Amino acid sequence: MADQLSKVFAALADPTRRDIVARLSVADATVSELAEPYDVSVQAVSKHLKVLEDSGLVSRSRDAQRRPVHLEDNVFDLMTKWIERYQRQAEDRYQRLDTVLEEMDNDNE
Amino acid sequence: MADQLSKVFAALADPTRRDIVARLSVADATVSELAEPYDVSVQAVSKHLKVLEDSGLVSRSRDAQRRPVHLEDNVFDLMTKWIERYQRQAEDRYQRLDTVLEEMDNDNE
DNA sequence: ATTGTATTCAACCAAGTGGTTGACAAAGGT
DNA sequence: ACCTTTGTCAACCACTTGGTTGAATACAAT
Repeated sequence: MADQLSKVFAALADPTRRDIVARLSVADATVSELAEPYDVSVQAVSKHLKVLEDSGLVSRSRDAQRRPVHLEDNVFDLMTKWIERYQRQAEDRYQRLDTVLEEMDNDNE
Repeated sequence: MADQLSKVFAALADPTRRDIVARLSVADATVSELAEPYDVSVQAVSKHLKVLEDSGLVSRSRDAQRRPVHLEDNVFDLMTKWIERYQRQAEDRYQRLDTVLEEMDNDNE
């Protein structure tokens, strides 16, 4: 059992699952609705949804036989938080570099 | 051959690889330096680095026998761009909901 | 009660993953 | 020249993954 961050990244590593997420960001949908555009069995899509649910990216409720799928957008924060750290550090490095270059410049005067 | 976005997400789905990225964000490092803290063979780490390189997250140069590994932080933009779309849409939905609720409120007066 | 619709479960398969060990290559240090 | 350091390549293994088909479940509708 991997940590959630690993699961989220793994879930989004599949183009079909990313597309499902994209479509769910517009509106909730049922399994068969989601499966319709793809050239794979409904069962395959059901598996994809299990992966997405396992990662926390989607949740499912019940409406008669249907299992509407809902995007849990808050999970994205987990990723952006992780990613931002390294983007920020990259910026910090550039800033440090700028400072160094400035100091070098001042020394030359 | 998967698209780059798939490769980047897949690469970051592994905790060891995320940790390598974290350490590279501080400074470049050689393969053996990177391998040192983990309880796996140098070959295993070499494989991890190949995955990271394949995704574009790192690049390698040469310094005698050493192959310094460098983080290509610009690749993060690819992910954030993808993620932001859905975070933004989520915000849009909330705004639409707010508008609807406001209108309902006005109707009740 | 029977039939239809929506979804999941189970067993299977080919391909991929993360690890191992052993051999090899490439460059430096002595 | 020889040994050491640094790293990769190759073959192997257990496990996972994304797909399949067929059977089972859970409701709705007639």
